[in-house]
Amino acid sequence: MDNEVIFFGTHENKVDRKGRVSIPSLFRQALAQESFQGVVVYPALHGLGLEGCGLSHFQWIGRHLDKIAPFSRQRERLTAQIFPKACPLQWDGTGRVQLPGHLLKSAGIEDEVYFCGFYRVFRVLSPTDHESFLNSNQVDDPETLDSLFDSIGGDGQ
Amino acid sequence: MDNEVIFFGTHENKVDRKGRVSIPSLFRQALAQESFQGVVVYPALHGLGLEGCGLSHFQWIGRHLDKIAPFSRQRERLTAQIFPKACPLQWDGTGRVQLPGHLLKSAGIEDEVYFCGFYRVFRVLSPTDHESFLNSNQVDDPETLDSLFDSIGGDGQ
DNA sequence: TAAATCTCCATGATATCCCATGTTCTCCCA
DNA sequence: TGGGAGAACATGGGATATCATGGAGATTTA
Repeated sequence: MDNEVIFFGTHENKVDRKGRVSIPSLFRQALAQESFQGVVVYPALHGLGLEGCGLSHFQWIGRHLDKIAPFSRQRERLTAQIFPKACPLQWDGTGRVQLPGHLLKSAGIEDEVYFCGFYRVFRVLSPTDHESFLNSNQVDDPETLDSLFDSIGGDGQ
Repeated sequence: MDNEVIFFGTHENKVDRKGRVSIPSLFRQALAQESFQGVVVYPALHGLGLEGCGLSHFQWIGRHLDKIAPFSRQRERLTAQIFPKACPLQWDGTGRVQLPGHLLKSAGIEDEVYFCGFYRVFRVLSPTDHESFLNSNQVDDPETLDSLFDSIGGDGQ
């Protein structure tokens, strides 16, 4: 699939006094073919900061919820984790969105953010969270790394 | 398969003041039929320097990630190893890309690099890393070499 | 009416494009 | 087999476009 949405790289951007922040150009390019020209942002499910993605991937997350029994407690709790705090944010002519105050606050973001590409989603992190993120995911031990990759397995391509 | 992407050989190129470097012509030829006319580069998962490949091979890596439960910690760690530091780099009319500063730095590359074909991927190494790379993979002992090749097995071809 | 939001424009930094140059490699013919 | 013409390639520098960002003014909302 050529037009697959993948988020690459780490991008450091500023949040101005009005709460505006540029979505990295590379991320906007990845989402260029989406019908909704914007991102959906919500508190990261586990881990630090915020998470974001295109609308279609957010809908894909929703379809995972659809697999859970409709009136179960589990479904309610999962739904409550994501949807009440999620915001669809359409970018303006210069590629900026305005992050809502409650998201800025919950992620401890002030005037600087890191956008981290994370395959089908991206993370939005304050400088301090970004640093702990790097540390917590750093795998220095070759054996641990191997076992991580072994868990994927090969299929001969 | 004729249009299989395989990277051959070792190519020594210069990095100019702007961080630009020519992708070896042979590598570009290998990727000629890809829809994305460029490479994806990221720190080598184990070993020295950087690793690169075409977009479709990178997507193939992604599809392995897709097999892991979507919100699991394991998937998060694997994703964190690759994507925040990966860059899709489209080459220009003369076949050059601009290597981002953080990749140059993490690989200790200054003004000279070695591109090493490595089957479906390639390595990008500083001169010193290239030398240790050669040494560390050198197998002088015939028995070790034999057992390496024995591990491949045959398919009757 | 005040506050918040949105649109538009200006600016500096950065990355990209375009053309020029020297070198190497390939091809062709003697 | 050797030499010369031409093409392909790697590389340098200047011009141009893009991007992130700040601020002014218009519009909307409470």
